[in-house]
Amino acid sequence: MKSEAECFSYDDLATALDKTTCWDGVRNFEARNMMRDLMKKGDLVLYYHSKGNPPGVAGVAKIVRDGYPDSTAFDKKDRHFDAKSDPAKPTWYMVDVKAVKKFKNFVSINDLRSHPLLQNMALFKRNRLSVTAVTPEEFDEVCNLGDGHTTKAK
DNA sequence: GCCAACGTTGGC
DNA sequence: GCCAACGTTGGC
Repeated sequence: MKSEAECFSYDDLATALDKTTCWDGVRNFEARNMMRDLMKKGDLVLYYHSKGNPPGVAGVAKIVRDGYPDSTAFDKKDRHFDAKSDPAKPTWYMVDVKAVKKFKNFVSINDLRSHPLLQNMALFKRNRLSVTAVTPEEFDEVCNLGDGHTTKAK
């Protein structure tokens, strides 16, 4: 899962109440589908800083709540308001994410790209998607780079 | 249903 | 700040 480093970094998540936040504001159907249908409580995710200096994976987080309607879509004052999302039949969904472990070594985009096992990550193919799939092999390898050992993927 | 225009994202 | 990529919108 990606967040702009300036906007909401891994450290922001780790210092948030209960180290948890709702992943609101995603307005892309593919990312929506993943949060609504595919991501389940207990799943681990890599936390990626986009627009960082450098961009890269800062740590591991965990889904602590299955997909549920994104209430910011119904709030006229919210920048993610969407008049087309009907509360009775919501267009947009979000999950709750909790910080698990900050990497000792930040894994930069360059580290990912230059690693033989990680060159095909969906992150690179779908650069602009805010949520992209990671294979168990990729997940383990990124944790290995970040922490020197593997964190068990689901 | 096509496709050009537009807005946004993200790496640099 | 620039620019390429790409999802979305809207006219036809």
